[in-house]
Amino acid sequence: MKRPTMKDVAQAAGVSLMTVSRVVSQTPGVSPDTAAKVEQAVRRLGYQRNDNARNLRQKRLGTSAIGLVVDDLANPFYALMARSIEDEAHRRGYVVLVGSTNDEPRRERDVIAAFTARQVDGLIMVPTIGSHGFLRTALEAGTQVVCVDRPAKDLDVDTVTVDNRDGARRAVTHLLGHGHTRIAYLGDRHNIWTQSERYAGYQDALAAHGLPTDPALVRHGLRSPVDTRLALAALGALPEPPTALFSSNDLITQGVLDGMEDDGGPRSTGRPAPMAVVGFDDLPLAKRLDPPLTVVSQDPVAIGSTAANLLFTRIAGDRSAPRNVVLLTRFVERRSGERPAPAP
Amino acid sequence: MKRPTMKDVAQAAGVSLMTVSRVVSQTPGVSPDTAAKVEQAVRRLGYQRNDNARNLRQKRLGTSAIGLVVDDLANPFYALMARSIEDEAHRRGYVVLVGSTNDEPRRERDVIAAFTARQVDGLIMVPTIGSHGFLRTALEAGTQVVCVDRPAKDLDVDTVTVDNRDGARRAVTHLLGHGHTRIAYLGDRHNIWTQSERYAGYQDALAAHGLPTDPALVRHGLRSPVDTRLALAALGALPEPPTALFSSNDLITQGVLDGMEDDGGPRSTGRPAPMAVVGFDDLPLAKRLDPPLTVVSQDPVAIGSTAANLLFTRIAGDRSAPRNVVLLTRFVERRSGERPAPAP
DNA sequence: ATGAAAGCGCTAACAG
DNA sequence: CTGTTAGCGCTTTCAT
Repeated sequence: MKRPTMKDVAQAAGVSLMTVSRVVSQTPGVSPDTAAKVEQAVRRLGYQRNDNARNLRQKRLGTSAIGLVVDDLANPFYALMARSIEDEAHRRGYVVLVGSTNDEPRRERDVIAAFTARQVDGLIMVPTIGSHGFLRTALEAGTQVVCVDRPAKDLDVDTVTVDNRDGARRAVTHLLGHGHTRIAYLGDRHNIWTQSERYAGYQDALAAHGLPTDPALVRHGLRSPVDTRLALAALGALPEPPTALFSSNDLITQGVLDGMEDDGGPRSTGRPAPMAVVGFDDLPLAKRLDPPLTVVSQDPVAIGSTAANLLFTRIAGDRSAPRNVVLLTRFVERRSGERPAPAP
Repeated sequence: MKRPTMKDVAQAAGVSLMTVSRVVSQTPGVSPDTAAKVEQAVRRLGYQRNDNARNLRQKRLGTSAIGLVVDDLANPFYALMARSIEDEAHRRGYVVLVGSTNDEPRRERDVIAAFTARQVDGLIMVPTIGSHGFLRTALEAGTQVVCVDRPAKDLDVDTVTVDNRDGARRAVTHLLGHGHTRIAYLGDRHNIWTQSERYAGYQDALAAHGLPTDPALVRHGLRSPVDTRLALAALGALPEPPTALFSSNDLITQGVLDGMEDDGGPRSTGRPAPMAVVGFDDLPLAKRLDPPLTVVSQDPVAIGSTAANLLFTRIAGDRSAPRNVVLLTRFVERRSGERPAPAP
């Protein structure tokens, strides 16, 4: 009923505990005969080594566990990233502990504390806006850390991000190229790094065309589809409504699409949407929409594997200066950005 | 540079190691004065308790870790489920180890072995088609197990599934109700439990309308969008092609939508799809398609939290007979299933 | 090739 | 209230 230990196996096989240890951990120096005896006892008792106890004693190899801390594991972007990290970890014989912060610094701290208390060898994290001073101890103790998706302001560690600003700039430039001059910006909280970067890209593009940023056309802090629909309605009620729109993440894009449907009244399905739109982040059925949705897309799998590789290099002993890897976005031109600006 | 231990803290605070243990683990029976001294030393050294060592000694409370083993963490369905399980775990102070099996029994075994070797208190798993005898040992040792999404044939444990058969039946009945008699079935490998259940539901519906199952209209084993497009093309080339189609999972539905676009030639965007279709699993933008996609939807969040609750009840000591929870699907009627059957 | 002893970091069970 | 002794399950080190 109880979990057998090496002692039990030793007794069953008529050898010393140490011999069992050698066999179970594949250490050379055991005669084939005794090894066979031990292996049989192992099978008979259904013995499995307790790796926690093992790691306690033998800290040379660490715990072969890493922690992954993301905003929200249910977000397809992070889910893809997580899978790719998990694959890399699995290949190397590591397990991964996973936790969502929900963008709450408090929860982030709890999750990370729970992970480091279990002696993870490394941490891949999507940092919240909070402070990360509490990580200094872990860092000094040798826990390797890599930030993904956004940098942690107060943490000098390897970081993997994409060029959000450039991506947004290209998106808005595309809209500009189709004659739009009143382009709305719909974004999540501005204090999220990716969002402020994308907003900067939006402004870059306007400025490059000699256009000012009209505060009436920019809406930050959209956290849900509902927020977005409200913002959209407000935009539509403006004396001079925008003719195009840049949406700063997938959730907002969803809200935009839903909101536009409302404008059409009953049976508006299939009617052209009233504005040109380009969104940050691709959506699974984007190309099947009417019109097909033009987006700036990131590659979460590449981001994840890059981060994992950095982390495992660190775990393997690399102590060089922190690296900052910036991946590029891909501009996927479909048709939703091509709707021409109406004549003035 | 090294990680401080209780011994270090004890020395720094001028007390015994045991006193530190009491303070750190909030055990009553320490004078406020000494507690303060200890706490200060803890802060000064940046001490954090090693929970692995702790769990080794104090096994009364287990390790407060559970394992989650899914097919593919990147699949939005499992990602949502994982998040919901993680939330339940977090609420209770548990961490979660996560692993994808990729539907390979070999990898499933590896992942589970790695988890049990680390003494997880419980396991929530989406079982592969493989055998699960290797779990017997863990079960006897007291590891609690809950199956999700599909049952493990050779494992008598709590299981949470949805009524796949009923869901499929309703979907196909809907198609039948619109006059279709040649309804195709597109599914993944038939030996996956959910798939055979859905196929059974498809047959149920046909039988209830006195219709035979035409083998030419059923395609199993579709593992990718490419497979699906091929199957779709073959179906279209039939002497008597189907007029409607039931797709047995979200991936296949994607392939179907893409495949239909091809049929239309260049610039077919927005053209009505040639067949009525209903799919199992909802898709994020399903309602924005033209026509909006009718689906059978499951609630991964509910599935996850149900499984988590079962697991934690077991971990808390419940030893009653294994439960089998079957959740219902929701039929989301939009328009893609309403395309009428053409006159003969 | 095998085993005995010590100890990883912590807590249970007793002392004082 | 505080400290001492043992020992969780395993590996290291050193004998034999």
